[in-house]
Amino acid sequence: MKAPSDFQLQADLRRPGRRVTNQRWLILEVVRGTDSHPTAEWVYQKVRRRLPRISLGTVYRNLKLLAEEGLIQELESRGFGRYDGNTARHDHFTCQRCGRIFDLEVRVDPSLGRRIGARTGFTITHHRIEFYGLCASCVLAAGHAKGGETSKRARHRP
Amino acid sequence: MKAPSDFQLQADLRRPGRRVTNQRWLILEVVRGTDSHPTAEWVYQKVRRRLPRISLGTVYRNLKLLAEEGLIQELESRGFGRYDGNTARHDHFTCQRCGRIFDLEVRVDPSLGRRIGARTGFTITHHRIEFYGLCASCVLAAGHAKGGETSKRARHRP
DNA sequence: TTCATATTCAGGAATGATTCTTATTACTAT
DNA sequence: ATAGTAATAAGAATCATTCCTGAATATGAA
Ligand SMILES: [Mn+2]
Ligand SMILES: [Mn+2]
Ligand SMILES: [Zn+2]
Ligand SMILES: [Zn+2]
Repeated sequence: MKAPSDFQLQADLRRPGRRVTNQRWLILEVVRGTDSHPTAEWVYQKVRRRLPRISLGTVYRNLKLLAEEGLIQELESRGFGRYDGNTARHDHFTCQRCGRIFDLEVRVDPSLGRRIGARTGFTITHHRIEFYGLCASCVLAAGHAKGGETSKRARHRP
Repeated sequence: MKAPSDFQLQADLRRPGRRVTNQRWLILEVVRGTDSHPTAEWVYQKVRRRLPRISLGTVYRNLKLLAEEGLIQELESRGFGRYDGNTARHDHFTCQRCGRIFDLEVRVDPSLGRRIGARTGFTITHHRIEFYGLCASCVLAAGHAKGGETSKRARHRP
């Protein structure tokens, strides 16, 4: 499973009745160019630097379209949507203090879906594992701030 | 891990500066009385039959409060929140055709969090596994409707 | 190249779930 | 009974997202 080349992406994106506009291409590049699992708003701000006239609606429309094409993936998160340029199967860790989402390097047993499917009667196509807790830097920060609510860092929202 | 008695729930709910109103109690009973992982709106409609003057805002406020007390749990779902009266650790299967969420009877290795935590440097407090695919009845229905988009059943939204 | 057509765009209005505000009501403890 | 606190109903406000419009633009055939 290797990263698709730009050429490959062009091919996936260029299909009858579908254009590759700068807006669309740039949005794809921005999402692929970060591992921060950004929100639509974050992508919008990033893309705006190069295409100042782009509208937020265009960002939303294209993020959805790119996810349907399978070129990016949409994460299941509470409140607002987040996107992931890494389409390889991988799991996530969410820090409950700073809100950041990290990719897990270690791979959890990929046959889990098949095993559970066989045992339950459900036809399982895929599964998702999310871990929650504190990231390394938040463990430190939480240690310092013993006894005070004051130093709770503002939550990230990439 | 056994179901808490009503007495125990009363104790958890009754703490300094916190009352047990009929609204609150009834909302808890409704969520505990179903395994359908209902939305706030569904709970509202159910509670309304017994307390016709209750407001939707009250339902939202109490669902959140009950989740904070640990008497119910809030699920991570896209678009709108769902609640679960079963606070025991268990996993879920979501049918992508009818939208229903089922409890998994089989328990997936509960030491997963500890194992991954040790390997990644994250301090993991808990994790969540969600399976996706088709439930038994939707597999049947999808089989019948070969070649036609027409018979897609309307999505449940308890 | 020119033309016809379909796609995409920007901008802004609309939607829908959730939270917030406020005046009123219901408990609880004295 | 009284005072003080917590919770409520009703509805306004918020926020992310989707939808709608008319204009702009890419594409492919002639
Ligand atoms: Mn990722
Ligand atoms: Mn459940
Ligand atoms: Zn953190
Ligand atoms: Zn189903």
